[in-house]
Amino acid sequence: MQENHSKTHITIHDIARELNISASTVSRALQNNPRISIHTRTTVRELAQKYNYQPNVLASSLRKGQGNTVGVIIPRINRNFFSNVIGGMEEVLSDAGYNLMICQTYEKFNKEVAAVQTLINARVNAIIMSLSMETRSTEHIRHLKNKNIRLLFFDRTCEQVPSSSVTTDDEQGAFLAVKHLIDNGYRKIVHIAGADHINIYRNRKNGYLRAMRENGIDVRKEWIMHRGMVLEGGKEAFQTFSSWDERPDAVFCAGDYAALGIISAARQKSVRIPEDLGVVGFSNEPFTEFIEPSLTSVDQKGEEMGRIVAGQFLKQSGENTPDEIIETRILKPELLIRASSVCKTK
Amino acid sequence: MQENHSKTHITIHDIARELNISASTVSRALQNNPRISIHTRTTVRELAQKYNYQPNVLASSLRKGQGNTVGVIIPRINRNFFSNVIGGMEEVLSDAGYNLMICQTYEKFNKEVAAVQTLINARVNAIIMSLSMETRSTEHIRHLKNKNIRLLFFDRTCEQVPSSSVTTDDEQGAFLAVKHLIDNGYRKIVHIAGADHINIYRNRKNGYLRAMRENGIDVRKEWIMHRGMVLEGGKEAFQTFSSWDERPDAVFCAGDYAALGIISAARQKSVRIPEDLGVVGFSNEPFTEFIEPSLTSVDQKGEEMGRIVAGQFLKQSGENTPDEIIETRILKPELLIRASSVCKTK
DNA sequence: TCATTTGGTACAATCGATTGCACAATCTAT
DNA sequence: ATAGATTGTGCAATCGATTGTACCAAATGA
Repeated sequence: MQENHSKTHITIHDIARELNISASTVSRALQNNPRISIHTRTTVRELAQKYNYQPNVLASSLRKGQGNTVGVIIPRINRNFFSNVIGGMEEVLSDAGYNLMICQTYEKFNKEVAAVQTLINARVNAIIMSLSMETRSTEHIRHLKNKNIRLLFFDRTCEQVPSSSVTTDDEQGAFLAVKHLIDNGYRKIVHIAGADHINIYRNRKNGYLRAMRENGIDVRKEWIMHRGMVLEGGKEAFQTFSSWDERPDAVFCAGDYAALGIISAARQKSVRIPEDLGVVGFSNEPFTEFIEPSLTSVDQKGEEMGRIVAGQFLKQSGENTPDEIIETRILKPELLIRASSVCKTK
Repeated sequence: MQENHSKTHITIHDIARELNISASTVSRALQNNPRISIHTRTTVRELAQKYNYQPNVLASSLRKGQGNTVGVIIPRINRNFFSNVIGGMEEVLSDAGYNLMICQTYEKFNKEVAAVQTLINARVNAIIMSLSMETRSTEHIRHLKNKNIRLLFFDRTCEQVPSSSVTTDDEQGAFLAVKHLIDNGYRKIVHIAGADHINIYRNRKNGYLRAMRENGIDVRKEWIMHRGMVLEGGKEAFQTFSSWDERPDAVFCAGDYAALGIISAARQKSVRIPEDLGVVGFSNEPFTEFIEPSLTSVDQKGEEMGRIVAGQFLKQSGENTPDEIIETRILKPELLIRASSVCKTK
């Protein structure tokens, strides 16, 4: 009998052969199955240790019909908010023995469909996702439950498919932001809004509207400016409202990059911030506290969101009840007041 | 015969049964094997399409002994540089049909060991990693090759284990940065340096020294200030050199956050940048272009690094040669000149 | 016409771990 | 002493896809 030292991986059969027992006994011994004698169990474990045996998760997952992998689908990983969320999820899930498989959609619907498919093929236990901007149909995620794959959302959720989710109270965040502007004496407040079919942007707009309504300020139609949440979106909006007869005195942006565009365009035109124009953003991107003037923004607590949604999944998979528990968490956002919105002379 | 619509996944056996052929024929038909008649091939494909058949990658990987997953080990995902690298890798690898499995070490050695083990168990095709700060031993990655798992490094590499890698030429980046300061009339240039046992910081210091030497500037001992690469490190350094009899006229920081600290402290003391003090950072963090004044910095091209290291892996796995090709790429960093270091009156 | 090639398909083993069931050996109770 | 329970282990099927080989049938060649 010749030992094969070139073997790439040790299997339970190798251990079984060496101990003259069957592979099934080895398998049970490693699982600490009480039906195996203590003596056999320890012998097996010792040998496994000695050879640094590592179970083949592919085989085990195939047999059990379930792996130990959670799929994550996000628009882009190199965006501060999303990488924070992933950091939070990883923290919780890796302790629980799960691996993360990450797919990016780049905000494209077809990439999202492909990602879902990929994760189904990989037989993940769950998919945790934040919808792409383009996503309107939900056909691609409808049938996950039949396939025994849990589905959870964070941030950009989907009302049509009932699932656990964690979101920020965007409406409240926007409300706080706008109320803060009003409290600081601003009245003619424009809103740079995101696409209406995305819940977060819709909610932010609603928060804006409520704050204005509750303070008796009429919102003119043109004050709601739908733009891309990018630098150019802000710049373009600034150009537009600069030409109005009655110019706004503040801007609430549904995203920090748009706010940055406003600030940048305002500087070029020598419009002072916050004296001539108050600005508030949303998301608390890392740059917001460092730019000049520092930008007031709404923090979304990405890491916490990741930890919570991961916890929701663990709770579900812990239960043996086939009918899953749906838990919807809405996190309270925090308004971080900085220089761009506080004007002593107002 | 009753159809089972509650089946979670369609298999080749389901298709075989329905067409009264064997599973192996289905398998070959789906692989477009020429030994299967055209007619059978199309029939199978059509049915597969109809049922939206998706192969079980677990089963296929198990059989083939190799999956389609690449493991990535990084210190932290929510750091701009690393998430950029991952973005770049994902871009290349997902097109090539690979999934990414990401593990974080949080700069801890034992977390790194565990991550390697996890990825071995998952039978990844390769591990692409950037070492944790704590890592000094290489026992945990030595035996990957025996296990038929490729190993590649980026940024923080490991000389002891020969493997393909991509790094930035930190020495050169620092040299360019300091040369740029000198060219702009600065002479008394202080260097805020990082920990000496980390190669990237050591290299940056060497670049600084070479630029100074080549331009005939004597570097005083106290000009090299070892500080943490954080905001406070910069602030503290500023306080320190402010009290010197002969104050420096510029600072080259091995990290952007330290540079930010310098700028922030300088503003408080009404020291003008770049007139009174030139500042250059390193890493091109997202905030650098938005702060006031915008910060000159050295870009490390994270995305490109990710794309290249992913490409190196693809090249290796494309070859059938068992002895792998080792390719070491050193990327030329790019100095992004902004307001903090260019002074017209100098 | 018989032998041989070629085309098309099926069988069965395999990857590694898991698990229902069978079975032998030992022990307990009557 | 025999029926029944208990303990410890092995056999073999299973998860789903892949692949070497065997096989039958039709086609070709001599």
